[in-house]
Amino acid sequence: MLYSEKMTSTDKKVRYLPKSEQGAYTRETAAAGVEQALKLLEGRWKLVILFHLFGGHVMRFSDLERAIPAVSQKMLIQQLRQMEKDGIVRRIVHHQVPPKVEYALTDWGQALCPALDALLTWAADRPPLETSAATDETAQ
Amino acid sequence: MLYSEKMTSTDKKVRYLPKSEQGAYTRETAAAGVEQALKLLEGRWKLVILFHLFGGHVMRFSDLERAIPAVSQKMLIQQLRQMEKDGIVRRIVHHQVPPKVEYALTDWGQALCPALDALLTWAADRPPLETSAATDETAQ
DNA sequence: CAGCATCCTACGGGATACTG
DNA sequence: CAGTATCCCGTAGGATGCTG
Repeated sequence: MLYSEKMTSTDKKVRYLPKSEQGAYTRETAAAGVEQALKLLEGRWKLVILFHLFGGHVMRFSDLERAIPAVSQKMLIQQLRQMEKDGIVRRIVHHQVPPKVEYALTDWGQALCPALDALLTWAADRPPLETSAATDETAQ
Repeated sequence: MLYSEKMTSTDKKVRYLPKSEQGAYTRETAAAGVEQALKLLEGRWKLVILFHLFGGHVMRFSDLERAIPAVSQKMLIQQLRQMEKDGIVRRIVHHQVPPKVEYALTDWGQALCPALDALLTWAADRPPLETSAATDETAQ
């Protein structure tokens, strides 16, 4: 379980732990934590970029542009920079006369892979979703 | 690895599999799959609701309203209904003279817990993020 | 109690043009 | 090559009021 399940109707915040004291979350802190994590991934192109960088691939700006034709320069740079300041992506500048900038994942960014895999697996396990039958307890 | 890593510069879509044929993803389908999954979780209140329902808790509308004071009725109902049609939440209507509607997670919804846990763990492992030093390969 | 309807605003993100 | 700068628009989501 993610958070302490020991709660009765006297449901105050049982043991709020400041942060990074992993092992104990309340509903609120757990939700907030996941929200924080998701915010880092929100953005139309973040995931696409991420999946192009997974596996230690190092790509320069123009490589990414070519790999993701639908993205605009503005968006590409914007999302890359955000992920950089979030510590997910590493930006490597080579000072040359035709500029050369490469992007790669940080170790932490690379560590996202299994987490995303869990989501992917969850999504794949989706049942056919029945066409609005039952779920009506009238007969009880 | 999430997707087949066997790609050379001849990087066409190596084996695009229609769906739910888990075990083989390209960068594109993997990214799209995760995007799909994340779309189900996007929404200012989805996670908060989710974490209140985790653990098999069954709550009626007014319970959720009280548990999440900051949410408006409109938003609460909207996100609940979306999660319902997405197959994450189960809506249980009791036909009574003061109406009574309860919400609970589906099995699939409950199965989200470990995936979100993975994200939470990842987020908790975030390194201090150094104040913009290095990462400049000028000296090479 | 458990909603639906309407109005309104902030902002993510697309298109386009320019630059060190 | 690797960006920055403007303009513009769709939509998520807040506030408020009404109803079976």
